[in-house]
Amino acid sequence: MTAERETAEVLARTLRDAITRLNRRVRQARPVGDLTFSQLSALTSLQLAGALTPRELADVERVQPPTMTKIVGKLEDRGLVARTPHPTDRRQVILAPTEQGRTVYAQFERARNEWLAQQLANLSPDERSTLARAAEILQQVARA
Amino acid sequence: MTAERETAEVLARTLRDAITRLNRRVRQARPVGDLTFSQLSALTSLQLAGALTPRELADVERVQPPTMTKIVGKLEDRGLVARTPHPTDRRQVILAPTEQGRTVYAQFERARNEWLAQQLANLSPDERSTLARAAEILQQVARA
DNA sequence: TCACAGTAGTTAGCTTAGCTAATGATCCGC
DNA sequence: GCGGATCATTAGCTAAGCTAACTACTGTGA
Repeated sequence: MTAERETAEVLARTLRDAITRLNRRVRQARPVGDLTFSQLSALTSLQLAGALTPRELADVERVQPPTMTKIVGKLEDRGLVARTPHPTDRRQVILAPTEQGRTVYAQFERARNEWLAQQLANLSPDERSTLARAAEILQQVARA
Repeated sequence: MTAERETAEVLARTLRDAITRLNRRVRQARPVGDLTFSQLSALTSLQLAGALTPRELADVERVQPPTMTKIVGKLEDRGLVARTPHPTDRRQVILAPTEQGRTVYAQFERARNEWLAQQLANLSPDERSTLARAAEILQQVARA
């Protein structure tokens, strides 16, 4: 095993552990409202993309299609997402946030970030810039 | 709002997004074996700490006690964790990995990290050291 | 043109994870 | 030694995730 590979393995362990715990922490800070983490995440992806088919959304969220069916169903029940027929392919469906969806998203997003933002504000500028660079690298890795 | 606070909010959003996606990605790479992410995480905490009470383990894992009862129950069913009475307080229980638990942990841990380690090995040394520093900061934040 | 293979979405049925509320057992302070 | 805290568990719920199987539709090729 190369030294590089070994370093990568140690780092993988550390990083995974940190991410697991932080993820739980952020999840826990869920506001009293009723949108769950997965629902908010899906709504966010829709918001950012404008509109997606269920399959595309499932791919973006790295989830199997049936899972996304459920999540979207919940969002639809709440009137946050609307489905319209695909213009040419009648098998497909177009999902997009409703006006209400956009509003609710903004509110939750703010509440959602509050705890984490507070923690980050307490860090040094140097630490924050390290995290900013790390976030980009992680995005890239997750996309691979 | 201070500039610092604003920076923190943007960073929070980015970071949270990256972490969510990476977490799903790693979860997805779960080996065919039968230990789930939460189970492995709990086993890991026990391994690192040596022994903990259910309450302590729940705190470490940032989970409510009943949730930990279930997870520990599964690990116990598989003979990976054993419970012994607390020496002085009969309400409490001491949880520790069994010999088999330690073995299984090591195997899974290796398989678990494989995908992530591979990704990290492909990064530049500079990127890796950024992630290493970030991991420490995140650990600290998650602990807050 | 039409049979058939492939694709999109959903449904069904399962396990795991997480929560709160309530219980039972124990501890400890007064 | 009584009464309030604390530890663990049970019960009962919802959400998230999976695979397998189904329906509806598309598109291709004989």
